[in-house]
Amino acid sequence: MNSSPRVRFAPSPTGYFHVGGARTALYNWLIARKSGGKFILRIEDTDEARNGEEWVDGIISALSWLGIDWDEGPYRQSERSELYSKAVNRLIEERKAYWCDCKREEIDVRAKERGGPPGYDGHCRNLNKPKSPGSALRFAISRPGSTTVNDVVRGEVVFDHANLEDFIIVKSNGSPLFVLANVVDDINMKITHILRAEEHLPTTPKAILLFKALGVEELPVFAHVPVLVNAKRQKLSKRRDRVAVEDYRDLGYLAPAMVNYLALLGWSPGDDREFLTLDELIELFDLEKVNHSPAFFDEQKMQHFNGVYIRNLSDEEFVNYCYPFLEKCDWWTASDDQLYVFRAISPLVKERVSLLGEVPVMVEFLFTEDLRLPEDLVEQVLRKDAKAASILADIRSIYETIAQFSHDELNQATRNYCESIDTPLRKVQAPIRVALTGSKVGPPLFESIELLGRETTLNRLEKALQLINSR
RNA sequence: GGCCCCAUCGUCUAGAGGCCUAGGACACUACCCUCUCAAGGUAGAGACACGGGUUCGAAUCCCGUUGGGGCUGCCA
Repeated sequence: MNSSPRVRFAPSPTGYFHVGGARTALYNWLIARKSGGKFILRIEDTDEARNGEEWVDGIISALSWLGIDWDEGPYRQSERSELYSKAVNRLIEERKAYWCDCKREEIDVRAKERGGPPGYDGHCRNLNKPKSPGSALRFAISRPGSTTVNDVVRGEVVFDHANLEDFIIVKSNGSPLFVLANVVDDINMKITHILRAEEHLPTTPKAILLFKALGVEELPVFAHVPVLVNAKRQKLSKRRDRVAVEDYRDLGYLAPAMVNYLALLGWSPGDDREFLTLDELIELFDLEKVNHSPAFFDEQKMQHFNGVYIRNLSDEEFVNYCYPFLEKCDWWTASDDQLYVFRAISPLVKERVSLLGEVPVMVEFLFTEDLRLPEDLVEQVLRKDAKAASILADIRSIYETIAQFSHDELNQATRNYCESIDTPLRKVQAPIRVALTGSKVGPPLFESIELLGRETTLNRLEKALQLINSR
């Protein structure tokens, strides 16, 4: 490997930034950081019709959120057209490219007539046609011949030129096609390692031919990493799969958890370790150890990773990460009182969520004025259980008179009560929990009751009793 | 169709000819712990796609088959 590699991530702003792109960016970034090289961000926006400025913002904010920073850029191909025309002029002068005004239909008809593979037949190659309004520039591929791609992860891949058509490098509207812009920029930016998704492998011989035609003697190192696939094992696409990085952020994933998980799709440190810090990733990542086969993007496993990362947060960090999610709730006022209560319950919540987005629903009962009990739970836990009414009534009078409204005392008093009626606590807690929190699951009960306070607790018990009797 | 890539539990993977009775993780099942739910602990089920070679010996090397994927655009 070159002593100071220059790598680039070159997304096109044509849709949400998805996790596959994030992983490619990450791998590039890891190589740069590992070797003291440079990571360059380049926006490939040569196709005006499909670009959107909002997608550029999305790419930038997603990369920033993930902690993938760049040393140069973002460059934009749309601002570098002089570079491309210079290269184009050179290719034309050296007769390595020619103008072609064949229409797609004509090409298809000719292909059909001659049988065999579809594609352009080189019709205009020796016709010396001048540039005209409808013409596009094609690259003249040497024939016969073959081009070998020397790929770090794939090995040597040979492409026979017989299977390569004279491809277009400049559209009839004058803008360059991505292969051309790509190669010109890679030369100009002195890119040493081209690491991209496997889907680009078939166009690599074209790129190599262009590198050579433009006078490059030492080609960059190529590495094509396997694509990420959906459950049907198709390449992840922003159109059919909902996999935008920002969606995961909004769901409550922690960036380091996502980065950690992404790094492991297609690569492993070679042992059983799975939880790796960024520094460890930088140290251990090795292109030679990248897998060859596509990896399924498994949200379930990523969520598990996220849970582990959340539990590893300090209580204070956890609270801070939760605020944006609380602020989306209409019951959240961020009053001193609410802040106090949330801080108090948060360590118990931290152990119970795997997404930050799960936090509000778990604590809502502590903050809403009038708690609504779901009808099915009222039926199932309160009415169907013959003992529920008496338990709630008894507990209400116990809690009314308890000296210290602390979780220890509540716990003790409740346990004493359980003993007196010869019923296990696990049975007794169910109706209390539903009456007080509106849910069968949640943070530990007595801590919750303490934070609810005596008044609210007694009121809710009373309300639940009325509900039972009101049938 | 043509070209190219790929192939270990359902999933992500370890595996560089003997360390493999194929290891770990997610998910799943059971049990333990337990005030619910999580977390944690223990156990369990679960894979080398198939067929030929090469070799004393193959998950590992070669060939073929099958299967999957990608590309085949005046998209990137």
